[in-house]
Amino acid sequence: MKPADLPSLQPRKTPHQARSTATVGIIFEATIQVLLADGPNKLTTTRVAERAGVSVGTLYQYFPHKQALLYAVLQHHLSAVATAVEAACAVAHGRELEQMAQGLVTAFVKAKTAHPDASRAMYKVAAELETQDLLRDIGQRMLDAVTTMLASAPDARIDDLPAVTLTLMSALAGTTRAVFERGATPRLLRGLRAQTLILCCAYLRAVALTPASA
Amino acid sequence: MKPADLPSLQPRKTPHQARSTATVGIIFEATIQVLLADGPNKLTTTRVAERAGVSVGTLYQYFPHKQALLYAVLQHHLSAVATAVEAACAVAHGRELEQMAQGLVTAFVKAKTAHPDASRAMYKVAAELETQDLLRDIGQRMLDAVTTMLASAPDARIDDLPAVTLTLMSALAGTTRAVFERGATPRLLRGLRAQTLILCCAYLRAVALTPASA
DNA sequence: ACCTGAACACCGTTCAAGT
DNA sequence: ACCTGAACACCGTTCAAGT
Repeated sequence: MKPADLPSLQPRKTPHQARSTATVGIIFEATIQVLLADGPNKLTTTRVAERAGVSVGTLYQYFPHKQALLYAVLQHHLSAVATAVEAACAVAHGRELEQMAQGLVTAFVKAKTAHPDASRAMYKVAAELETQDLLRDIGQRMLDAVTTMLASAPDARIDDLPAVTLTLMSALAGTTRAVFERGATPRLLRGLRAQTLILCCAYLRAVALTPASA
Repeated sequence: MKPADLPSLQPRKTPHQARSTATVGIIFEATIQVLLADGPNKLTTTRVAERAGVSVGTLYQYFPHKQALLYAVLQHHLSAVATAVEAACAVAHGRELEQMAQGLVTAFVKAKTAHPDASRAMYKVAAELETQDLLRDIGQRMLDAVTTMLASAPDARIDDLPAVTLTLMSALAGTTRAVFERGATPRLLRGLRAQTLILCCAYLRAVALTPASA
């Protein structure tokens, strides 16, 4: 009956000198390349180290285990998306519902499609058990931003805002994921933007109570 | 420059005698249990064989590699969901749009939540590279059923039906996934059914052109 | 400070030997 | 027909030794 071990997913040490800063960057880049070239099943710490041109030992100096490495890559990618969503929410703050949906969908799709190959690779990594907290945390950042934005709409009041926001964002994530899993062709991407915008607008209109003008 | 090897994901042999039929069932069950108890990272062919009470060799007699084992488990689960959706689509055939959305959402959510623990485990397995074809095939079964159903609605004509169906189903999948990734609490599940129904209805109404009554 | 790479424990998979 | 389990190649991770 041993206690559940929770090994840290944080990088083992923060690089302080120029040489080591470069090293983590190189390892990072090599990880993405191996992920794209060989797939997640064949991603090996040895292989990443090889591609990065360092020894395995060096890799383990910065990342305590393979999970931590993948975690770091995933974090970088997700954080970029969350930041984009936060920015879009700030821009659309106080505007009308329609414009919020437009800004949100555009920003989300754009951020996800900025590096399509890397994005696709991320979906493979994201299912690992240990990334659950990360997904929740970054998801929460986006939910908070969207909730704040929606609350500021002058043309609508929304009941049960948390449930609505969760539904909105997970529907958005679902449609985007589906397109990536189908290869993210230009045709699919055009459809994604268009259909998702209709979806989000229609949903927000359906849950919005027009404000009592008393 | 070796050619990409595409090892079959099919079971290695079909059991023909009573004993071996029982064996695959036991292995199957053991896989789910190990998945739930230890998580996908610690899922080991040795561990599965141990739990099933057979030797590793026996396991490899039925499944050519670990992937094939996970593939079979995933296939079983997804196929059940697809069958439920197909049935719901058949029932709602020719009815009004609103009732279609209702039947679809209810059937999908019910099928996914029938075995919540197993469902959650499936999300971990589903990201593996080799399951892409399976996901696409079973997804297509559902898309076909939904497309046929929507085409039969007397109260609406829908342009670009394939794009609409894909958006609808992937939004549905997205919201369901989000709830599972948050632990599928009763509260979340109630919200899922309610919000997703609103979402699907609103979307279908938005893309539906009322038929020319000429 | 940072890097190396041989060494160890463990996992996927096989196959000769059993019933 | 079906099952067993020791054996092999390979992967994650460590650590004593180097600069």
